[in-house]
This record gives sequence, structure tokens and C-alpha cells, in this order.
Amino acid sequence: MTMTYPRLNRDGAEPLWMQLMRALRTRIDSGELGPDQPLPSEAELSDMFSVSRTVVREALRELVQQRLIYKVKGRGAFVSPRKTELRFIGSMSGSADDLRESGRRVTTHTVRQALGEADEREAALLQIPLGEQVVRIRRLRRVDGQPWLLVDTALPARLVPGLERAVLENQSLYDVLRRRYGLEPAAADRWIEAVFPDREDASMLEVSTSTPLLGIESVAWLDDNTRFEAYYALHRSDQTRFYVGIR
Amino acid sequence: MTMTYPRLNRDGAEPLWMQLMRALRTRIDSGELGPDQPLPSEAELSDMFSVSRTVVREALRELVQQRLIYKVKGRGAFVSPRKTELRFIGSMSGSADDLRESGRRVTTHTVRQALGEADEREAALLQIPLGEQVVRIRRLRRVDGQPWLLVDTALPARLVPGLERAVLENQSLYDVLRRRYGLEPAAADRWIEAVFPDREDASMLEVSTSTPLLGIESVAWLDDNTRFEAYYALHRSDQTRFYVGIR
DNA sequence: CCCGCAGACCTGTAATGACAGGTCTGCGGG
DNA sequence: CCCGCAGACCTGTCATTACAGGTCTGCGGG
Repeated sequence: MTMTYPRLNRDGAEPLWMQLMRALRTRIDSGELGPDQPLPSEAELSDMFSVSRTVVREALRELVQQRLIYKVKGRGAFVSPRKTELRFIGSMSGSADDLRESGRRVTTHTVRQALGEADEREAALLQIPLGEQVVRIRRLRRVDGQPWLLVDTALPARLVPGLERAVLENQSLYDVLRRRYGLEPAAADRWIEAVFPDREDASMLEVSTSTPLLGIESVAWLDDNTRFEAYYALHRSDQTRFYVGIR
Repeated sequence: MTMTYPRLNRDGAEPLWMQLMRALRTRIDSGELGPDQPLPSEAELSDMFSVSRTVVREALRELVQQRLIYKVKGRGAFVSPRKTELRFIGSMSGSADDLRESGRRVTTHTVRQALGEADEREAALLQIPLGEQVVRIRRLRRVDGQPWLLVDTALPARLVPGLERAVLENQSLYDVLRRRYGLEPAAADRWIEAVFPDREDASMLEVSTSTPLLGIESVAWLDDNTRFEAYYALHRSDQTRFYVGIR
């Protein structure tokens, strides 16, 4: 197997293992390394990139974590048979953190942000009177430039005064809620279904209207009596599967 | 902080990092180390247990993975606050219980049940050698007569001897595993995606091949080293949405 | 009193060396 | 022809050393 790889940058700006991980992932994503094909051994990779086995193992560990490869003691490391497997952790914001940590570029763009009056669905989810003021936020999240998640959030305006004017670009909404309003979710309920997007949502996510997506409805609570956030998210599970960890 | 810890076993039967990880986890689970309290530093742990920092870091890495601790560069490692932890309420059987409680008739029919040899996917999910004996079970669950869930389960045969001959009709598999083999899941990972069924699965679920379904891949663990059940389930979310509670 | 900085302390990254133990292949004896 | 075993190869585990860079505390100058 002859592969030409970019030389690693040793200025310390980015860890060697992360650069190596990305280099390997590129080959896997591109299909250059097919399912169940072996990667070069740790010793070979160590030679090819002139790094220690420590660096190689760190890079491989990360890829195993991302489920892009699997290792068999005594045999080697192999490309996972499953195709697009990124890690997507529990909460929406948590998952973005994980993706970032795994070396992906995550951006969040706020499409709409406005005050309005709660409709039937929002009133029921947030358990507030019909017509109470809510802040509505529509955001599109991308991973490495690829649309990934479209979220429509509604919050009771009295809990988050001024949020309709806050700058949210590339920030986790939960971080803003915590830092600006001291709101910390204590619990959440989520319901997941498989749906087709309507024309507008499909174009936002850059898929056809016949692509099956995950629809995730969520309500977050401050305590038993206060629901402070409801959202409906459309999730491209062809990009990253929705992950639920149970501990 | 004075802590008495068990001495580590150096006979090679179990890796040192794993023993250390377990020792630390015991303190965390018992509440001896409260939320956001710092663990001893890596150097201290290294001294306390007479192991290299390599071992300590490996143990801590595993605990971070399990989300029991978090680390801050320059400060140390801390116990995760309990409340941010994910608790999963709606397991497959749990949701069936919910449905039953709501007055619906839930039936489970075993379609196939046989011994076989683990393929790549099963081997990777269960972390067993390729070709090891597994028990495979395919079940169809109905709600009020309507197909609702199609589950393909695989379990290492050595953990569940004779399961391929057990009568499972209308029983929760988890109940059988607990009662007959004393197996209790300690944790699980699940990945959810939106997919189309193939022809066979579609006819089982009585939908067309262009109906979007939830595909749920799951691995359940007894402990960090023993994975005892893997399944892939197809779920008709037009019937009941998949529920995830986070507490 | 406040600010800035040195130094202690901590985790992150990296290199190197060593050995255990699982996997595979090919050779040679039966 | 088959079986078993040596040896090559591979990942897993562990120890040691070194330095980078983030965090915190306390001291001293303004």
C-alpha cells in the first residue's frame, strides 16, 4: 500500500496526533481505504510520518472512538464496515462539543430570531398560556461546512428578556442561557421520529424532500414546575447518527 | 485528602489502568468524592499506587469517556456534577411497559432464534473475536396488532448458554437475561438514524420500502470489558415516537 | 490597594524502550 | 496430507523522561 501523505506541521499549533488522525480520516472518508481494509501498522505509520508510536496510537484511538476504525489485537487496525459514523452525544450542545473535540469544524448560524406569541404547540410544550410572549430562534448548524442540524427553539420571553436581540452566532444556546440568565437545564424529555422535510427545511439542510431525517422534539426543565425551552430539530442522520449514552 | 486504596494486582490478569479506574470509580459512585471535587493529581495518584503516569492517564481517560469525571488543563480532574449526567428512561422494554400501562395490547413474536458465528459487525460491536458463537434473535413487536418494532439481537453464546432454545414469546428479553442468567445491563450506547427498510423488513413491519423508519443500533454492557448484547432495531415512529428522558 | 509577574503546580504532548500475548504463515516431522 | 510449532508481525501494557502551556497563589513594586 503506497500512500502519499501531507507532511505534519511541527510548529506546535496543532497536536501531531490530531493532524495524523485527520490525514487518516481523509483517506477513509474519501473511500481510498474501503470497509474492512487494514490500515498500515502502527510501526509503519510511525515510520511514514516520522512520529513516535505514542502519536500513532493517540490518533488511532481517536478514530476508534469515532468508530471509523476498529482494532484487533495481534492483527491490526481496520476501516469500520459502517459508513458515515461520527459521534453524536446526548444533548445538542454536548454533541457539538464532541464533534469539535474530534477535530471537526462546527459552525452555528442564526437564521431567524424574533419575539412572538405562543401557538398551540409551544403553549402545550412549555406549559404556558396560549399567546404568551415567546422568543423564537431558528438556527442551522454545520459540521465541516455540511448542514447537519436545523433547530427551531422557543423560550418564554419572561425568562430570557432581551434574548431576541442577543448575538448567538457560533455560540451554544445553552451557554448563553447559563451565562446571561443563569438558567441551567435540570432535565429534558425528547421524542424522536423519522420524517421527510418540507421544501424549505430541505433546502436549508441541502437534501431532497425525500431524504429521511430525524425529527427531535425536546422540552427542557429548570425544575418540576418550570419548563424553559422547547425545540424541534431536524437532523441529518446520514451525516452523524444521533447518539444516546446510558450510564 | 487521605484515601485508603486497595493495592493493585500485578499478576497481569487485569491491566493496572483498569484496576485503578475501578478503584477511583468506586469512590465516585459511593459519593466519597462529590460533584466538582478534585481528584488527586496525576502525579499524586502515580505515587499513591506506585504506577507510572501512563497508567494513571489511561485510567482517567476511561473515566472521562464514561463521563464520570472531567479534566481541565492546568487545574486537574474533577468529578462530574451528577445532574448533567444522562439517564435513559425509555429503553425498548420500558417503552413497551409504558404502552401497556396506557391500555394498549403489546405482543412480541420471535421470528428467528439460532446459533451462529459472529460476523464483522457483531464482532466489532460486542468486542469478541470474529467467528465466536453468538445467539441471534429476531423479534417483531406489535401494538394493538400493528407492527411497531423489528429487532435483531446478537449475544455471545458463552454468556447465555441455551438461549437459542428458550421460549421468548411475549417476554422481555432483558427479563429473561436477568432471571435466567443473572445478567443486568450496567450501561448502553445507542445510535439512531433515519432509514428506509429493505423489502423483507418492510413487509414484516407492513410498510412500504419508502416509509422512513428509525434505525437504532445498541450495545449494552455488563462492565467496561464485557458487552453482552447488541441489537439493531427498526422502529415505526409513525406509530409511537422514540422517547429519551434525560435526568 | 491594585496590578503584574515569578514560580509552583497541573494537564497535554511527545519520544523511547521494553515486554506480554494474540495472529498468521511457512516449514518440517509424522 | 495434516498437524504442530517456530518465528515474524501486530497491538496492548507499562515505565521513564522531557518540555509546552494553562492555572493559581503570593510577593513586591507602583
